[in-house]
Amino acid sequence: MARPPHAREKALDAYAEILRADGERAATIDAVAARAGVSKGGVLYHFPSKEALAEALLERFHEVSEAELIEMQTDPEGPSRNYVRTSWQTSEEEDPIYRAVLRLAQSSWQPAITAIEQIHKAWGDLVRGEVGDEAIADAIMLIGEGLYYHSAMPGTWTAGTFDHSIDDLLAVVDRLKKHATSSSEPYPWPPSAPPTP
Amino acid sequence: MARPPHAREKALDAYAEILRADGERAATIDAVAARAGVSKGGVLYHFPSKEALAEALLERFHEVSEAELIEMQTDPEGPSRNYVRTSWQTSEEEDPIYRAVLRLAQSSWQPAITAIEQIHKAWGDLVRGEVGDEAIADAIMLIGEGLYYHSAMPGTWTAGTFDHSIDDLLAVVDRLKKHATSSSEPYPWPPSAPPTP
DNA sequence: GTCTATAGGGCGATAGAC
DNA sequence: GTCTATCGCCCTATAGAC
Repeated sequence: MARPPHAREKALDAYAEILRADGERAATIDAVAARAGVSKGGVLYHFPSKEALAEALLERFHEVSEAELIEMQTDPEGPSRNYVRTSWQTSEEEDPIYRAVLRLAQSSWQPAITAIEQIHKAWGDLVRGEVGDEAIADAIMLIGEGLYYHSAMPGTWTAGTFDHSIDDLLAVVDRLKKHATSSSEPYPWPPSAPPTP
Repeated sequence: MARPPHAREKALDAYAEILRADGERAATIDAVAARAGVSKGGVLYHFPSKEALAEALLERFHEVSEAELIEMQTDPEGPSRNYVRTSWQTSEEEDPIYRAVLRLAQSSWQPAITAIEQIHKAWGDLVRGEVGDEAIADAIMLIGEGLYYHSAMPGTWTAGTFDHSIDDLLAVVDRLKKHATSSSEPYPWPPSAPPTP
C-alpha cells in the first residue's frame, strides 16, 4: 500500500468530487473515468463494480472521520465549538468526502446511512458530555447539522452564507453552553489531559 | 380543474412518495405507474415527460408553501417556535412534498434548488423580524434546518428521535429569543393583527 | 495496467389499438 | 384516457488486444 497505482486514487477522487458536486446520478463510471483521465476499462480494473467504488469511498470516510473525532476530542475549544466550526468550515472547501458520502446516504444506500449515523452518534456523545444538558446538546448538534444541510445543498445557494457570522454563531453556542453549566452540574471536562500528537 | 382525471393526481402522489422514500433514482416512470396503479403510457399521457412530472410537483410545492408561510405568520406562538416545531412535526408524516422537492434539489435540479432557497429566505425573514438579532435568528433557523437534515435522511435513523424532546428544544428557542430581546430592541411583533381565515 | 469493443439491461419516450 | 408494444439511448459490466 506504500505506492499503490495512481489511477486508482485519481478515480476515487473523481468519483467523490462528482458525487459531491453533481449528485449520485451524475457519478457514472464514464464520468469518473473522464474526470480521472483514464478509460472506463481502467476504472473497472481497480474497482470491479460500481459498488466497489462506493465501498472504497466509505473506507476513506472511516479513516478521515476517525481522525476528525480525535481532533474534536482534543480541541482546546471543546467539542461543541469544534463541531459547529468544522460543520461550516470543512464544508467550504475541505472534506469533500463527508459530503460525497452524504449524497450516497441521500440516495438510500444503506452502508452510507449507517456510517453517517455512527459518526453523528459519536459527535453527539462528545457534545453531550461537554454541556451536560440534553436539550442544549441537541440544539448545538442541530445547529451543526443545519450547517451541513446548507453545505449538502448543490448549487451556489449557500456559498459563504455564514462566513461573516460564524463567530457570532459560536458566541451563541457559548451562551447555550454557559446556561447549561449554570443550571446543572456538567460532566467533567476535559476528562483527562489530551494526548499530545 | 374542478374534476381533473384522478389518474393524474394519483401519479403525482406516487411520484412524490417514491421520491421521498427511496430517492430520485428510484422514481422511474415505471415505478410511478406501478404505485399509482396505471400503466406507463397512462402516466405519460398526463405528464408528457419526466420533467413535467417534476414541474407539476413544484407547482404543488408552491401552493403548499404559500399556505405554510401564512400559518407561520399568524401562529400565536410566533414564527420561530412555529418554524422549529413544524420542521420536526411535518417531517414525521405530513408534508411529503417538501421532502420530495428536497430530493430533487439534492439531485442538483436547479428549479427545486431555487424553490427551496426562496421559501427558506421567506422563513428566515419572519424569524429575523421576530427575534431582531441576526446571530440568534441564524441559530434558530439552523436548528430548524438541522431537523430537516434529519428528516431528509432515508431509512429509520431519525424516526422519533426528537419526539420526546421537541418541547425541551422549543424551550431552548424561547431562551434564545429572550436573550435577543433583552440585549437589543426587537422589531415590532406582531406587525399587526393577523388576518382571520 | 490500461485500452477498445461490445454484450446486456433498464429507462424515457413514441406509436397506435381500443 | 388508458392500454401494449417497441424504439433508441445510456449505463454497467465483460472480453480480449496491447
